[in-house]
Amino acid sequence: MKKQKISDAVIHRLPRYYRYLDDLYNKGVVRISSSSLGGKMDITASQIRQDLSCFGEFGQQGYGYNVAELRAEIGHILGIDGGHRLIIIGAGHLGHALLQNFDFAKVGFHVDSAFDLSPALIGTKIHDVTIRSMDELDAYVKEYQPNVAVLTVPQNVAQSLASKLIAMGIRGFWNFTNVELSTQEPDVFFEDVHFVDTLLTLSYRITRK
Amino acid sequence: MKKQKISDAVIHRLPRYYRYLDDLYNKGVVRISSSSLGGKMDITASQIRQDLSCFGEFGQQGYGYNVAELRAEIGHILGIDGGHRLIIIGAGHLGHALLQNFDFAKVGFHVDSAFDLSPALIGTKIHDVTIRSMDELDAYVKEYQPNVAVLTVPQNVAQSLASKLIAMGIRGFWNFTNVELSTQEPDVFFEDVHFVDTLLTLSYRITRK
DNA sequence: TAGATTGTTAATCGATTAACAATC
DNA sequence: TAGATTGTTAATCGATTAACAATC
Repeated sequence: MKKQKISDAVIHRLPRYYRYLDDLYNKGVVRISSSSLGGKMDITASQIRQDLSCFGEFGQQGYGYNVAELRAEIGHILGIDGGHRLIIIGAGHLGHALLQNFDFAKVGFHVDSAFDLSPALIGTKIHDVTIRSMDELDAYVKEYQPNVAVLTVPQNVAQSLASKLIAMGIRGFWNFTNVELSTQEPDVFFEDVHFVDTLLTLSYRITRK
Repeated sequence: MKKQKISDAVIHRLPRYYRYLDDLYNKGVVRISSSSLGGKMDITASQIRQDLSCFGEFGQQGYGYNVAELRAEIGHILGIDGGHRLIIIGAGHLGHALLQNFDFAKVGFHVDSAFDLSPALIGTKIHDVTIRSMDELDAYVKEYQPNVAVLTVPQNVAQSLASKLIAMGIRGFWNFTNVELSTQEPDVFFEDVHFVDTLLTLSYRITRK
């Protein structure tokens, strides 16, 4: 039975399900039961079945789940086939690292272009992505209408840049600036990556034994 | 009343409390009540008071909390004054980005050294941190005994490297490799940074409006 | 068919919120 | 003192786990 309101707890487990299923898929595993998947992921079989039941019925009694199928279903739920197009703003080391190591295509994102201020970078290509001047940003976004922006820019320009991009139609931000962004606009989403939070969690754990 | 078992939900909110308090502190704010902090953070005052009560009594009736004091207390809880010493393994773009942009000192970590295979990098310094050859890793760790390692290395070497480092006494891993690491050793902690999870969460949100 | 495993309902557990006496 | 706000207990809400009929 599909649920209308999906809790954050469930949403945050979906990418992890996807990673595990993708891994099984790549290993050629054909079927898996909730209990054996739960064993691998260190969660209960009940939780997996409950989570999945929010979105539909993907298994078969006595058999379990077809790995390829469930992987595709969860991918679909996550919007991997949504044809997202993104731009990367800031091609410093972090932007560079993402362009070079992160497999955007694998999770359904096409990297349209990257932008930077540095003359040394403008015009170069990283992994087939051209780095353009920030001066071209407005015209580019207006013409090509990407829907997601990755922000790896200095803190002091983050909010004004975001506001401008929202006005031009960007709907999602993968935000590495450590500034909490905001907008009046509905249906705009910010996903903040706070490196410091995970390091502090680690610090907490090693500190109290 | 101090609690013995702190839930993950509470632990994961602590770094965010710290960020907000640090921000207030830097702005010169002297005192704050749970309700006004809750307003800023978009959580209830009750939750803040409940969370803090796990660790002690830091406020004063009729006044609220002294910002500098509470910031210091939470920093202490998080182990910011634990004198952690870390090494960065892999000085590619991501390692480089961390060395260049991430303020380790601010959260109580001293970066002892970085290691890489690339001859072009070995011997150079980034932000006062010397990049050494991977050949020196063993001897270095044995001699200087850092307690945390940042892993920004290729997936295929991640687990064996981790096992080796654990055997030499490393107790915490800030793991950017997207490989889930494991060990038999108790009191070793892994904090995995899965970039893809946050991007997929963003994808989910922009996909269903 | 018999065994396995699902989807779902019910029970439990834990986390969040509300309320309030204590007190600065 | 009066008002504000804490720390904590109790109430509520939601998430996780257990149980089981349905069925492949």
